[in-house]
Amino acid sequence: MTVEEATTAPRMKAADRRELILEAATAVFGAKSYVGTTTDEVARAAGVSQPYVVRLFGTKSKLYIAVIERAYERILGEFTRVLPGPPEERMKRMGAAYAGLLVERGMLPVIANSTALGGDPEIGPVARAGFNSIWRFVRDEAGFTKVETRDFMANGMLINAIVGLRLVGAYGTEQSVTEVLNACFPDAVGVRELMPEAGEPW
Amino acid sequence: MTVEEATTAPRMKAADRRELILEAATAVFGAKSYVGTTTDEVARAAGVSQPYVVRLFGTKSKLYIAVIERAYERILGEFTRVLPGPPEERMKRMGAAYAGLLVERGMLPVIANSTALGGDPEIGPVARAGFNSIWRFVRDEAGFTKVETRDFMANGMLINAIVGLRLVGAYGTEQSVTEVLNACFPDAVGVRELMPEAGEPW
DNA sequence: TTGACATGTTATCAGTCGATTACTACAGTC
DNA sequence: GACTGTAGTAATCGACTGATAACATGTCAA
Repeated sequence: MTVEEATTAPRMKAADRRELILEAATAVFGAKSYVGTTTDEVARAAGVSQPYVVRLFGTKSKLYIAVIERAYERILGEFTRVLPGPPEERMKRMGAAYAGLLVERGMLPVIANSTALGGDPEIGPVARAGFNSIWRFVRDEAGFTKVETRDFMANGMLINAIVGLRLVGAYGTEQSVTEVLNACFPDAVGVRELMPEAGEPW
Repeated sequence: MTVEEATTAPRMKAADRRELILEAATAVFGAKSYVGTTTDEVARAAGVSQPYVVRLFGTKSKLYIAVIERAYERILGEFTRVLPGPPEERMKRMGAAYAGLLVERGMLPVIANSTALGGDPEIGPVARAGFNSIWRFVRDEAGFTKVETRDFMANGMLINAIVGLRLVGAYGTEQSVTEVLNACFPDAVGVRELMPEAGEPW
């Protein structure tokens, strides 16, 4: 288990426990995808029993939906935070804000994985809604042009792929990875250290 | 089952059966992701028994690896095919070639899903190798600049996300989907009809 | 034609996972 | 200081899944 493991579960308000579980679930779902993650792994990562996770969220899919919604809200929050300031650097700030979410374990991988679940009758609508909320924000709130919006979103998807592929953990050890990274993060220096390792986190 | 189902399995050369299973597996894996797909579903889609699928490929992960490798080879093949011609339209041709692979069921979804499996010790290296092979081709064979290469790959990832989210099947039924599509496929008309439906394919 | 290998199936198992049930213990309050 | 609702666990179950074993049938060279 790569995700940190809580030791015990002393009494706590249900709302706080919910948030704690959501954070743990984000890390685990992000590392192992939706189907690949068991409710028991989430429970152990959060330091509670497996049945309690199920009882708090109803079903595994409802838990995952809560995780997705929280992740998209988090991204929108970051974008909103860096919105003020010189418009000509706005895209750069927002891109940095997105890449900065790499420090929050599972956040970007969860987003990335959610874009593959459109076919699920329960999760699909939520994933689409999240993606659309980002698109709309970039378009309307940030005021990007059509092409800028598309390119911004496209680069976000590329970052997702790089994270998901663990291209950074393999930095220097596999061919042409260097090129990929230099092309995508020409000036963002500290980003590489924030990425998950290639070996274990599965 | 959304994927077409063969009726029986008359005698066939193992190599041909392998290819037939790979094609069926691409469709199923593409629709339901790696972990979400059972070897039995692949078997039924290919019209053979589940144990035979396992025996032909050894394990489920080896089958999936074969599917990924085949998919990346297919993409490289298409890119190679459209390479000759006026260089100034090269990127457009390659983009169209990529989008054209939408007709081959599961091909693009499999690629998209593979970019989330970098953490798997078996599949990760194969997924990275495939991604790198595309990157290298675009960079070296097609002769794109660094920025062009990144943008081309990024747009590919965006297409993957759009397909994975079933944004096209939801065309007109959910908010802002129209914007997304118009921004991404300004002139590619027939593409929308080629995309999987939003409802069932899960 | 016969034997030997290749193609394929049926039956089955051991492990896993989400969910349910029944139970325990703590905290506030009247 | 009992009463009541909330927080949490242990035990367990039915369904599923990848893999194995044993068996059946077709094909082809000598």
